Amino acid sequence: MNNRPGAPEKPAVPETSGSRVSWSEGSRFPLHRPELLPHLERGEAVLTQAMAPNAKTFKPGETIVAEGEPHRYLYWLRTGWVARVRRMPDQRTQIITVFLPGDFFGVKTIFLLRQPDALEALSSVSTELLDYRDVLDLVRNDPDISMRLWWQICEDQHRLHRRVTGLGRGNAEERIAAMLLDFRVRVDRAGLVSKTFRLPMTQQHIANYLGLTVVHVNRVLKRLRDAEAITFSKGRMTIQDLPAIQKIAYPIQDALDRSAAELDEVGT
Amino acid sequence: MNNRPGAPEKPAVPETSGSRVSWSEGSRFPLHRPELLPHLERGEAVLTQAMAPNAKTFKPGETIVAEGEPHRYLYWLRTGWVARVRRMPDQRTQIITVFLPGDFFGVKTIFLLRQPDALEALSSVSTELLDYRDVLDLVRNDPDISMRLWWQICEDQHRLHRRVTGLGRGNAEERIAAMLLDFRVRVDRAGLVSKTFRLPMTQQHIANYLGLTVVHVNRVLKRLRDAEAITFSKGRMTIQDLPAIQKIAYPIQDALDRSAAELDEVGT
DNA sequence: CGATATGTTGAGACCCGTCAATTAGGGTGG
DNA sequence: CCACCCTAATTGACGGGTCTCAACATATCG
Repeated sequence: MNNRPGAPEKPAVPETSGSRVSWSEGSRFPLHRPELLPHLERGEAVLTQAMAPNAKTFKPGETIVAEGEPHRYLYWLRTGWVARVRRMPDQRTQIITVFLPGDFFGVKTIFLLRQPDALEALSSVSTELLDYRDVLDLVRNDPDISMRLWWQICEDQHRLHRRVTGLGRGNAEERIAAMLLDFRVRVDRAGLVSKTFRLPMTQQHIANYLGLTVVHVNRVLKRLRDAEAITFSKGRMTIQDLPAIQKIAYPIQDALDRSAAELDEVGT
Repeated sequence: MNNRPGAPEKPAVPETSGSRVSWSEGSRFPLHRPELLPHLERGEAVLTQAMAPNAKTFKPGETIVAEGEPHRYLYWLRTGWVARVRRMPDQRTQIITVFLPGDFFGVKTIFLLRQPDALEALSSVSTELLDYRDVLDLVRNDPDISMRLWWQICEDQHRLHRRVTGLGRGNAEERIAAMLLDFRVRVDRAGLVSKTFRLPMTQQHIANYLGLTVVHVNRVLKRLRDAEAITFSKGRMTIQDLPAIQKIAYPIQDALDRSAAELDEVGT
């Protein structure tokens, strides 16, 4: 798995996964410097083309990279959800972040020999991967690829800033509402956002993600359901009363979240 | 402020700030892929040389970049502490992260027109800065510079992972102990870590950093002081009983934190 | 049709927040 | 050097949000 494609000439943008839209559409990355979009788009095209030969899939619950294990691959998530999980010596568990299709993960692999948290599949997952040394070669020869990965970490970082704010200052209801709105927008980056989306997390996962207990998550979800703000079953979540959820999440959201909320909405 | 130094030839590594040590020493960046260190070191040298002409200082409490304000500079922190602060509409405040001398901040500026949080000086601060377009030029022409900034975001991200874990799963005592150990190591990257260090944060700052209230921070600090684990006054913090603090913080630390704790220790 | 994981609900305890008052510290002008 | 001011630190009483423990219900799966 050490194919070194060199730095291909600017290719015609190849077909990416199913419903992905061009970055240039603007809907995918609001508030970013527009002059960089073509570079990012091309970087992604070249990089994913280099990754394409190396696919790997995982079953729900499966560990992709174990905690503390030396690893050397950059992953591109094609389908499914992936969690970055940190377990404390006394069994407390924190889901630090969740990756959705289209994300690159394991970018830090380039610098770090190993990391203190695991990467686990929340659902059936399909990925493409590339040895970090190949990534380094690509990055050194093609600034656009460097830029695309760089942008990925910046995006992750921005999300972490929101998480720190939510965990530090939000109550349970606010954290849950903000999480729902975040996933709602992210599950479909094509611009059309549905009231209903697949949420492949148990309430235990949600608790570990939000820094709460299962019991309390369940109570708050029940409260929201009794208020007819949401419904859910079998891994599907429906936001029935979007304004209500937005009102709850409002205080711990930032300008980007709120502008994302204005995306078109389509029926179930 | 749009000087474009181009991509200088590999310079002899210029003198960096006072007590900084070479990255190659190993003490500064444990657990990183060693083969990258020379590149990072050279990237930093070239980048900071390009920034040197543009210095700017700030007084304690002063806003460096206001929330939502379009900004265009990459900053290098020479002396002092800087906080990234997010204020919610109802006055709740979260300090997302703290930058210490040697850090670059505002790296995301390259991609984002504006950001939802402010950058504020916690103490007297001196910085050097560079227009993001100049940074882009440098990055495109010199992979080492790209790598150095990339590494900075990765380091920030790693820190944010710890913050999410601490805020999500740590109690007040654990958060405070982990914070003290983190700052203790970071204030002096030269490898020799003192029991006493300057901590230019009020208890209100600490509360905003840890997602607590001033009152509760004060109570926990008092408890630690009564237990003769720490002492503090006038912006100086002394860890009297390091093993006790380490024991408290242990559950929410990761392997990197714990290995950092093994650094040499010198007297006050 | 059991077996196991996941979801649901109640009772009580505890950590931390809120409100409010007081003390200490650092700076300034007289 | 003292009076004054303003911020930061400190302490108490009380309430509430979340956790713990425990039981039960429901869903999922071979």
